[in-house]
Amino acid sequence: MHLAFDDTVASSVAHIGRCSPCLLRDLCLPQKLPEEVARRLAALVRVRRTLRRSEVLFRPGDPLEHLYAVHAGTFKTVIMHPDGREQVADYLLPGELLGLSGIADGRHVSEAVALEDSQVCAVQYAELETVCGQVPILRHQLHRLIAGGIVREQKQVLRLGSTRGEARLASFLLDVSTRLAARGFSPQSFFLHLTRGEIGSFLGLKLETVSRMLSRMQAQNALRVRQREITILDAQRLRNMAMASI
Amino acid sequence: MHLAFDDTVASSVAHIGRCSPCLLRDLCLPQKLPEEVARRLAALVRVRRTLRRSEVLFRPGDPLEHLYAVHAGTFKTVIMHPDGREQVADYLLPGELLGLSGIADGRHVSEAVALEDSQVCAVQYAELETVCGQVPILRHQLHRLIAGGIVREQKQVLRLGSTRGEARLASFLLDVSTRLAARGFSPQSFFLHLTRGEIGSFLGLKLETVSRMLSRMQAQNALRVRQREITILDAQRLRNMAMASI
DNA sequence: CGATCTCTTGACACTGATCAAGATTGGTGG
DNA sequence: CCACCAATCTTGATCAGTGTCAAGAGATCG
Repeated sequence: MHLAFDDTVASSVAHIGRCSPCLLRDLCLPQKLPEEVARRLAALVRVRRTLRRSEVLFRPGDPLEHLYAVHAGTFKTVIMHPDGREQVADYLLPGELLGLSGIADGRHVSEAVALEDSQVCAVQYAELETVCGQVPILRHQLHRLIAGGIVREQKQVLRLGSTRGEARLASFLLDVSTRLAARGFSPQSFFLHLTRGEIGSFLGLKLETVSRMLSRMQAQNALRVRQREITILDAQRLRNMAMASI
Repeated sequence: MHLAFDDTVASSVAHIGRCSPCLLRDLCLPQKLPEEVARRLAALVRVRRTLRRSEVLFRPGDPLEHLYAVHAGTFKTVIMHPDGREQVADYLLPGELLGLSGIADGRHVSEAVALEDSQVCAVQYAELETVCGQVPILRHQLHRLIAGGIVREQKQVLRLGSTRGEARLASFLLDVSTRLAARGFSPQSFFLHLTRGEIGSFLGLKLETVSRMLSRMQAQNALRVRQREITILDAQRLRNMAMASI
């Protein structure tokens, strides 16, 4: 079963600007590598795939064939509890990686869904592992990338460990803002392509609570909320909310 | 700065029984490997270190020199919020791994503390990375180990995503029970070497709430609680509690 | 055998879930 | 282009679950 990929393979030069904030850049971008390795690497990456809103990139149980970097758009990942309930486990922005957890046993464990029309860069994992065997620097980078996934999850564990719901929501908004800034987008004003229910699932809250909290933050002039567009008006106030341990 | 390690290096044969449920076993135990690789590998692992209760194995900021497997005893890891609050991030049983998240940028991000007198097996990470470059199977195993850390954290994210505190606690108790069983210990009766406050920190609850919930579960004959010794009397009932989304 | 840390339990306050009713938005077909 | 339908969001009233504060009972360790 082969998925449809865009047949255009981006040229090395054309996308450096856009790729430079990407977490795959240390694997993708030209480095001083042996000629042959560089060619194999180039063949591995830069394969694009386009997805429509709500289209699924991979599902639990799918064999791990590729790792993905979000090139444009946004994704959520969803994990299922043993009893069947679903939970939003992550919210991915351009430049961030999808599929790392599937390395653990060769099969994806979550479902990845595009939240808007999006593009991903795909890397064949088995091949990547082989090439990395030959190039110590790449090997090291790959380990860093995978371990970065642990750190990312740990941040969410930390966030969810706050007993106060408002702290979790404020922390999440600030996190998205920071990550957008790191990718060259505006940290002030952005779209959260998640429904209130999905935000709640991600943060251990009910959708009504998320809605109320956003309304309240707006009433306090910490945010401006228009549908799914968030404008951060008072980041310091949000930081205080994120800290409040009561 | 060199830490004190036990000078005894376990013989290959003596510990296979004890090592076989360990997550490092695929790196440690004899496989059909080239003679020289096997020797280098043997030199890497099986270095033991003994820690007293409340002794610190590594702290945030420490350079990553070793990965560790808990050989005996238990550990907690603690992460600090940006504002200085501390949170218990993990609870480690024999056979489980410590330090993986430090691979991401070469420095540990959490603090690892022995909760009782304990022993760890240490593996020099830089050397391990080198050896793995030469042996595809080991390389693959290492990737699986690191990615396993993502899956482990994801489970905790899932647990913390339950809005109901009782569900989080029940799920945690069942998880510890299952992991103990996988390591050859009794899943029925075990010591939780965490204070009520640490359990609460780990699960996003206050210590009084943890105490009350344990008392209530005992009153319902789902558990027997004696100080820190937990006996699971009705696992099915706990599973129901873990599911109840309310 | 104090001194200290940890745990349990009670009373009360407050956060967030639940249930319910509308309002708003977005998409689709006439 | 408009009308309608479905999905999403907002807001209110109420209640259950947890946090907070406080007091005292156990445990543990020099």
